[in-house]
Amino acid sequence: MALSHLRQEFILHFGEMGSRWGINRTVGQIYALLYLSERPLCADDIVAALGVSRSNVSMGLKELQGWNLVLLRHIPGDRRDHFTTLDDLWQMLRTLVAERRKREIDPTLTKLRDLELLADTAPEDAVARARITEMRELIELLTGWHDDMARLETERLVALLKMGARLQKFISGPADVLSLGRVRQKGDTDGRA
Amino acid sequence: MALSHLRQEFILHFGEMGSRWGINRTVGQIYALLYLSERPLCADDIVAALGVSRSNVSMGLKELQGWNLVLLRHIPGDRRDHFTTLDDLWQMLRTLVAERRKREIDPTLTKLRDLELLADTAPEDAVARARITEMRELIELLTGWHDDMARLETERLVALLKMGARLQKFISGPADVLSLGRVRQKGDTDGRA
DNA sequence: CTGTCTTTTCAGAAATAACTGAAATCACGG
DNA sequence: CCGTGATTTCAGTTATTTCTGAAAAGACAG
Repeated sequence: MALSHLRQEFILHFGEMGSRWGINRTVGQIYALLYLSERPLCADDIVAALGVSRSNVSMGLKELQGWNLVLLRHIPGDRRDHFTTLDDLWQMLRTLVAERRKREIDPTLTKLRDLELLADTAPEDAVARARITEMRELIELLTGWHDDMARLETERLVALLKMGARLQKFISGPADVLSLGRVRQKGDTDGRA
Repeated sequence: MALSHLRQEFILHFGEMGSRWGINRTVGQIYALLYLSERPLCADDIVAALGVSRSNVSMGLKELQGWNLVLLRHIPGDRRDHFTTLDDLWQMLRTLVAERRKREIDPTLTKLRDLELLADTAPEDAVARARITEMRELIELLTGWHDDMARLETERLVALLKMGARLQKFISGPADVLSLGRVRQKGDTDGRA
């Protein structure tokens, strides 16, 4: 199967970036191929397009399904499994963030909490322990924020993101409308955009 | 150098997570060690604490400096280089996000833009091209938002994050104060302010 | 059940990344 | 300069990950 220049380039790029994104080349390429494809593809289509082994495609698809980034589709009258990416890019982003959080952040949060509960902390570890607490609190703030954002409808989320820094006006304006735990300190200026 | 149980566990965890975070075990461990340390450490301190080779430590430190996550410090009267992590965790987070963006996102944004400019796109690629545009627009929205956030003082940023989803009240109340509403769809042009 | 088509598993090969020790380079006091 | 100690480089080794082909397992029509 001959890929157009456009598709070829896109797919190769995803393959190369794969290692930086924590997935392997084939997985990146499979995702890219499916993303650009107008119809669901079966494993053999992917083999033909990418020139990798059938078993490699099988494993790659399994991994992508594990990430919930690729869906299994059945085509009537065809026994083979077919695959597509999520059609909604925002949904894809949500999934990606949720999965990365699950793999890259949550285990550390758990570990930090465990370490804080450790009974046998020596006095020499007081500072270390405080730093662990500090890190846990930072991560909790971020994951809590993410939980909030994940709950929003896409439309609202987009609006918030587009607002960007302008939102800060609502938390530090003359009326300080919500009076929520803001900590003003020395050197704090009204850094309006 | 004997590490306390607390430090040992923390360091080993960072080593194990390293691969998920796109850094190798030693780099993760060096960062963890420095993060918990109350004073700057020299390379030999790190060798003693982690039990890896001197050259490995040298390469790890170089990488961490490349990420701007570790600083070189000079101790008066000591010829050896000493190292610390950034003392401000928020600064660390900013650096981390900025560096990951530079490595994991910006190259793709550039590539997507290039592909959109490609002159020889065949009609059969119309849909593929539209999907590329869609992805570019999503990434631009996110990086634009990040640019905004990165500009804020930490205090304001924290306040915004703590607000979380409650902020949406400002953009979708009865009056729809800012009239930013519609969801993005295929074929949509960017339209960021 | 049997035969055919499809997918998965898995042991070993190939490719990549991480790590080491030795040698080279660098920095600086004398 | 020279000598000493610190750091970096790098070729070779080890460890890890990715990929493949062959075999096993699964699914379904007849």
